[in-house]
Amino acid sequence: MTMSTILMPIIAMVTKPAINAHYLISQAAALSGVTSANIRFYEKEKLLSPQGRSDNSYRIYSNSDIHRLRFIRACRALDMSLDEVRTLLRLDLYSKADCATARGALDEHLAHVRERLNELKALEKDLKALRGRCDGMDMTCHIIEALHERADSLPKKSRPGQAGKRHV
Amino acid sequence: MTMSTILMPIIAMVTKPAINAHYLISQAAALSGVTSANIRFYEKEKLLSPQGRSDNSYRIYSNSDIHRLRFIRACRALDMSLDEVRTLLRLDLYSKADCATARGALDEHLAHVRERLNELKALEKDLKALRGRCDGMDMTCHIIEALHERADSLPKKSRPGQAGKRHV
DNA sequence: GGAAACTTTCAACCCGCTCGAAGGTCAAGC
DNA sequence: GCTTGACCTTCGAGCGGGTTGAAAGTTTCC
Repeated sequence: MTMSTILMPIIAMVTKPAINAHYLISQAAALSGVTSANIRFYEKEKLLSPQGRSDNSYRIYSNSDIHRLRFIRACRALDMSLDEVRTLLRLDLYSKADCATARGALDEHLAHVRERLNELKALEKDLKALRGRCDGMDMTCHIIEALHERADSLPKKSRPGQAGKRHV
Repeated sequence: MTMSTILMPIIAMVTKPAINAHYLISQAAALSGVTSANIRFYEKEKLLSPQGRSDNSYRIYSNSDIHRLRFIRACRALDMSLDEVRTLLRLDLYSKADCATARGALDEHLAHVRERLNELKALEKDLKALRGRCDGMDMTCHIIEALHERADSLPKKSRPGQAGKRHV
């Protein structure tokens, strides 16, 4: 089973079945939903195999490049890192080993998401409680007050390197 | 001024708040739970008013500087941005207007957190479903398969500037 | 006088883009 | 032939919130 037999139905869906179509970067951008600047960035990050260039050194994209870009976008929409995407892009649909890799990657990613989800849930509860303390009717602002109190009773240290971990 | 006279107030601080204590940056770090490098970073970001310097141009921190650092840490632990923290640091506990500002800032932040929380919940559901599709027993990997299918049926465009919004 | 343990400054790196500047290329209209 | 405008190219900087490292100065102890 070759790559082209795998990809054919997919390509067929993306565009009219124009085989060997080639697009300029802005057309690739329109077809994939990834901006031109971002496509260049992905190329630099080696998520795309180096495409051809036309005589005037313009980048040229094929239908399978478009599919690849859309694949990346689908993974990014699932909040995966570019490294995770790089891994997934290398996987063969018919390999048992690659399937295990895919399951492993997904499990790990899901664990990250759940961890962050739990943090955010705790955060929401905390913020909600803090907000509920103050209605602006008293002499002092109970929010500002609570933050100062909190500063005084902070535990020795949060785990290293994660003051607030604003990033997932 | 010897090292031992510098170290003394640390012990005093633990038990009772010494007046006019002054600390070197590593001591301030130990007392606040913010690393030395990070304290310098906050200074550059103007979250700390410029402290004094000793003869050898070492930075010197007071007890109120320590409190300020801990205040910042408390806010960061609530996932607030440095801009939000900058705002909160300026607020007067006894001002009605400042209290309104604090409530507004908290409401806005809480809204951000909830928005991200909802995104992550949807994400978790999606990932869970994707993961559940494949147990590695079939000819093809249903995860890889599904990602390719997903690439083909992706909507025209996600809202601009947020491919995956890994950041809160 | 030498090592250890501080301090200083500045610079680069992380991630995933996004934007802008400066210049090349190409088709259409005058 | 010349201009206009819409593309394309490369390169470099900026975002947030730090972390890490190099190179050099200070202080203390042995």
